[in-house]
Amino acid sequence: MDELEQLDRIKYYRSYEAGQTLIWSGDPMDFVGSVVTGIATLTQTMEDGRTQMVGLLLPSDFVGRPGRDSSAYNVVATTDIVMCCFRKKPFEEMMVRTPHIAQRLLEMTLDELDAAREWMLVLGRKTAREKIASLIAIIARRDAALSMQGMRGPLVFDLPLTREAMADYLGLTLETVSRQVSALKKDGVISLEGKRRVTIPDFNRLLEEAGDDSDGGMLI
Amino acid sequence: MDELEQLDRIKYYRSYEAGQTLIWSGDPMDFVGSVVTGIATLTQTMEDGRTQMVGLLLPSDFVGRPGRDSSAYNVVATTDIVMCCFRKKPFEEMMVRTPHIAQRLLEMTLDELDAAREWMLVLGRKTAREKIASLIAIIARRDAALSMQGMRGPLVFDLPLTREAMADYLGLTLETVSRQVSALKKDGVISLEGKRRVTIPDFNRLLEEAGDDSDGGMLI
DNA sequence: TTCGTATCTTGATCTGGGTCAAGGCTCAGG
DNA sequence: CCTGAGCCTTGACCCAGATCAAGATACGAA
Repeated sequence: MDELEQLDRIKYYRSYEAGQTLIWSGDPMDFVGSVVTGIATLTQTMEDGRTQMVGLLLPSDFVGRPGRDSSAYNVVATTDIVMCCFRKKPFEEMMVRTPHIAQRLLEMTLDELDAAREWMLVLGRKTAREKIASLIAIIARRDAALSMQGMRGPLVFDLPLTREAMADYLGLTLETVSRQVSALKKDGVISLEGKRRVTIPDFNRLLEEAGDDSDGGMLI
Repeated sequence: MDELEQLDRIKYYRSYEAGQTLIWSGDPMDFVGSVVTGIATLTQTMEDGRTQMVGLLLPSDFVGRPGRDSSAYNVVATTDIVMCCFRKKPFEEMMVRTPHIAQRLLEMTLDELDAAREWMLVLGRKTAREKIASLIAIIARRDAALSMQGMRGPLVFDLPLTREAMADYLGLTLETVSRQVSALKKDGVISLEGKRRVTIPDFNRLLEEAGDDSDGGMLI
């Protein structure tokens, strides 16, 4: 396809190490891009240091905003990460010429908006235990989608986030995260191998703990 | 412009009374549209009745999602409201033919996503007092933009939300909302005439109370 | 006018999660 | 082997905001 060729011509790759900040809030940003491998987070910070994660970037997720030239958030690599980037100017020009791209971006942005709104319910109304269960369910679902294993049988995967990052995602402290993870483990909702590797024996049980009606989630 | 003419041809108006639910979560939705006058809210509800507002629709805001045929949220009229609607099918066909529309929608969706992320910080990390101040600041700013009065001098406007709706927006109880509104009034950050009409003598003071750095907000 | 309903305020008390503090585990580097 | 730095867990205590309860205010209908 012609437009793919054109995109190919202006793309380039960048890699970053775990812990590195790719972009600071307010910084000028002359590229857009998408995650190839690894995980990054979008965070907002108040002057006194309180921080809230507002997005979790997994492979294939898009970063950047056409038509704005500074980032509104910090973008931080959680693991080593490879990004596929396009300089913003040529990308925007292409967007004008090839409507497909804008339509695809619209799709993706609407999905992100849905996810953000789902997250608002978690942040505003769920208990600490429900928040943890919700986060684990989301990661499990995305992981299952990526690794092509279905949702049957026990799910096994690694938590890509530290307790602190989970706390920032959920509007909790890291101590509360730790306590609630322990509690879910004690109650047999999850089991742990080391601190990061999680097994979910019964996904519906987890969804109940998350306060979700146990079928709303199957739309992957 | 030709495309505007075409849009004109497929549009129609609907009005609803305050309190009416326009759309139930999960309902089929065969139109998209935008608010002409009045105010509506998007809400999510858990089985046990906990509810979280995830969007506030003011005049000019868009409702509905091209490429999906059921709503993910309840849409409820807060005041009497008039909507301008397009049947989804012809609207989607037009979107394919006229790239402008997708680009414009992308713009708007990105703005909503930014607002949602801003709100995640409020929900996850702010205190009750900061939440109230944030909400009042947002409403004040949108109102000032609509009514064309600048941000100089005292701002006066009506709160379009009940205490309960404010609580649902902020992840609080209505009692806490009431107490914090009273506290902000006692401290001179706002003053009230009746229960709804608000005067803000010093907008920067309000932003301080909201925990925002006092200039980040001026980008209207 | 009285009544009823919806909305809001305020007080008293309780509690989930925050805060502070003290270790424990793991692994890289010396 | 030991040491130190990150990360995680657990305990003790505290407090912001939830919950429970009792009116107050406003207003339209009878």
